[in-house]
Amino acid sequence: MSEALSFYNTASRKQEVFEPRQPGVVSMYCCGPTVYNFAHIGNLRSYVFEDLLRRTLEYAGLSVRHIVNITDVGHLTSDADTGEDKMEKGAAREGKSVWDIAEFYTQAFMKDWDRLHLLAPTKWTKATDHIPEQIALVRTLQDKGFAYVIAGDGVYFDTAKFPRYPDFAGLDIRGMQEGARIGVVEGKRSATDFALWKFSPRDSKRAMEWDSPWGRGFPGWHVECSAMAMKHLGQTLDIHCGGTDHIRVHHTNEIAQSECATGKPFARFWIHGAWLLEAPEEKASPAGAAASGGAPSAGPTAGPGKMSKSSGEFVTLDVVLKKGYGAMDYRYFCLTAHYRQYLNFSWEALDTARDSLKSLRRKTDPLIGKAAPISSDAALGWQRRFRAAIFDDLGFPNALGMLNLMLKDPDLSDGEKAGLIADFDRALGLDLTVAEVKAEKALPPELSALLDERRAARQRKDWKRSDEIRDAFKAQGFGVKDNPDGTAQWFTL
RNA sequence: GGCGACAUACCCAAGUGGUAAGGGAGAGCUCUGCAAAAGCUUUAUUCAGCGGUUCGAAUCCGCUUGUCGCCUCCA
Repeated sequence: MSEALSFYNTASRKQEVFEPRQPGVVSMYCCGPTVYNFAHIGNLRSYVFEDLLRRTLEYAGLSVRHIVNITDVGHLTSDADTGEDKMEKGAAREGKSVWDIAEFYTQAFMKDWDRLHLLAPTKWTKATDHIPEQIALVRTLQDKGFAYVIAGDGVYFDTAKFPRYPDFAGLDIRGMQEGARIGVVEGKRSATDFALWKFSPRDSKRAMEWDSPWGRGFPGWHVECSAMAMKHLGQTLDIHCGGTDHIRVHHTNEIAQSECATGKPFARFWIHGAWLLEAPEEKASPAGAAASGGAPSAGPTAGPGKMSKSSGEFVTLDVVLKKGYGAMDYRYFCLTAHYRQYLNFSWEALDTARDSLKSLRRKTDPLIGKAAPISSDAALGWQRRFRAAIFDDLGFPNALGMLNLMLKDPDLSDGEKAGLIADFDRALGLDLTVAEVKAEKALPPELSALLDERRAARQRKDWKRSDEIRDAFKAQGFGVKDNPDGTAQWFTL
């Protein structure tokens, strides 16, 4: 196809034309979750964005080697390399071993992944399966003189040896208030230096620790991604993605350690997804249980804020599902905003997405199975516009507009519309070519009997009785609609 | 304190120099005993405010206001 793919590259702060280094094959690494708790829908937004990127690349005819990591080793809760270990904290909270915690939340994460129709990565990589690679990377950095040891603490990366260190994130190191909110690690040469390997404390045994040339300990937070990405995708990746919050610290550090180790650029494109913001009133809905009594702590004037896991209360996909929304409703919701734009989450907004998807499906469902080749000028034109939209930095909200307009085009046959729906859905991933399996409530027998009575009433034009019965249905959460031929249908409201 | 992002109709949200996509909701019409569903029509002389550049600005520049974020961990 003629249209070029182009994406906004965080590294250059510009949109650039994308072409894989190796023709036809894209290497893509996505920072995955630390599995110490459920993912909330804000986390999930990032994976939906990455899925859209992956699908767009494939839509463009490229094959994608897609690696997503599972961070199943605890890091410290602070980048100053102090504080508690999130995994151990999670284990203590639930009275389980860290390994059980990791397994449990990994499974939960993958379940969400599938429910959202995210394409399975080429490979999931676990941090604990790559300890030797991480040690080797730290070793290389030490051999090349980029690391130093702080006795009793760990091996640190010397950011002063990498002059380009602040460039990626546009850091103003002087302006940063070192230690303003976190403790300063004694012995660090620069505030930005970070741990590559941490030594286990002498007085207590950690649940996860490994032998290394420096003694027993555990890897620093950033090495795992560099080690795994390079092992599976080579020293220079085509695309590395994650949430925007990774830019400053995590990705900056990944670049430093990777490029110092190999002498080569680590990733050609850095693509970051924006956050899902949460309206203050939504924060009162804790995961799992229904909100009870807890008034939002934010004042009435507070605006939406970032959804945060550490606050303890957050909305998970399970909560969304339990409230009666479908996973595709949430996926559609993500599709309505550009990935680099904040998206405000509210139940009202999710309602809108659900209604939109519903009415979209009302148009697409009758066309399921009727797909014909896309060959007319009109059909090709829509396809071209759709491609142009998503190839232009993943313009999915725009593409959704194309879909709607296309469905209204009188110059298109149903077959062509069906063909275009199937074509677009390869990128959208909404499963529009498959009939929706709706978990409808079963109709209670007493209502079923009333349906017959209503039919009789309608035949003798007893509109009063007919309407009474319809009200009875409504009272129990069911709707009734009459067909022109005299029959009636019920549906869940 | 330092750095940055955002501000488009009732709501969500595209558009990034050429005269405001799309969706939801609402309204009107058709259909209907009435509804529902569906179809059609309709909803911003205007893009937070104020200046500037330009033949032309929602789009670029400056200032102001408001909101959010980063500078611990976080998608």
